[in-house]
Amino acid sequence: MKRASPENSTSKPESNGSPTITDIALAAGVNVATVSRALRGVPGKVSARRREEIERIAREMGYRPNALAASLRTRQSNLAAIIVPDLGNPVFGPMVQGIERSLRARGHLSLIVQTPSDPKERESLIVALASRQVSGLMILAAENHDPLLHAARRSNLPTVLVNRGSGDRQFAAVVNDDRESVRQVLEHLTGLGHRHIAHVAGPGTSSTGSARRVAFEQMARELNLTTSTVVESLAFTREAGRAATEQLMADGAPFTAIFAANDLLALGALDVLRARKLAVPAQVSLVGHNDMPLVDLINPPLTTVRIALEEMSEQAAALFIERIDSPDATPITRMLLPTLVVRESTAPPAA
DNA sequence: GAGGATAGATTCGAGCGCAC
DNA sequence: GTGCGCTCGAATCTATCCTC
Repeated sequence: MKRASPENSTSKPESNGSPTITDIALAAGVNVATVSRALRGVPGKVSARRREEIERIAREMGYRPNALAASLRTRQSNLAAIIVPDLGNPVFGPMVQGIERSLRARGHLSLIVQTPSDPKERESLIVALASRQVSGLMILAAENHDPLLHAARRSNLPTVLVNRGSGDRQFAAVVNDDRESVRQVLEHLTGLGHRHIAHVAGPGTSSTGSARRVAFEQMARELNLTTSTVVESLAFTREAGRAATEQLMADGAPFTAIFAANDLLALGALDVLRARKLAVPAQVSLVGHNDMPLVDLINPPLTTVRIALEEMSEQAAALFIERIDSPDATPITRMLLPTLVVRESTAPPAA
């Protein structure tokens, strides 16, 4: 059997200074395949003595495995792409942290990218991620009919939607039970005595925006809240919350409480109420959704619906691994129960 | 059982032949 | 000598097939 000779090690061109398994193979006088097996601990293929020798040489040479090169053969990068719609939105920080931590515990590193606003760029983003051999996609808060989803489907990459589903059940997803959110909010507000409740809805292009709106309208009917009103915002942002609340005021519908579809919309509503000298909660009660960081520190601290972020992150990571292991399995949606966090922005309506 | 040979994906740069 | 187009090797590690 032919052996590599250590004296040939000087003939190999220098790469970037880091030793490769070829360098170790030359130093140990064995084939690169033997080094690979020894360092990966493949059982029954390398003698214990040979393995120890190779490990010693690798240690002495300061060898670091090249994961990119390894992914060429295995077609597995163990790199998950987490696609976030808005890195500036405080609600996504803890979510990404949790997912990254859960994935790392399962042997995957994360690549975090922001969703481009241009639909064409969204498609090319997925193509670029696929060409970098990412092992799958975690898409946070995708929109209905989002080009990201079409591109993800075409890429055949294992994909998990987080916080919002696709509606058509073609993707695995972990979502909040929005109907339960609305039920808890309306139970709280009607319990305080409110009968005139306005809903600042999220954009209809998002599954959460439309789901919370539909649930609000249906439950308002069931509770006989005949004067309830809905105004739709254009985005889940503070600015959109301001605009929607101004619209609400302009419409002239009576209300003693506002339920905003997320906390940023609630902050926008609070801006408008303050500008119009309407006291919260003395004249208008205000409820948000998501319990994003710092809403407990605003004045007044915001009553809001807390989504089960930690569990959502953990379940999303687990689903992601399931999709990689069983790409042909039927995609499932896991729905998590929210909790209403009552703070100081809600009170009984003024007499 | 232990270990060698090789293909695989992709890009860059070196080397070569040719024309002008 | 310069520019262009083309070919080929090197770089990375591992799964698979093959040999001893």
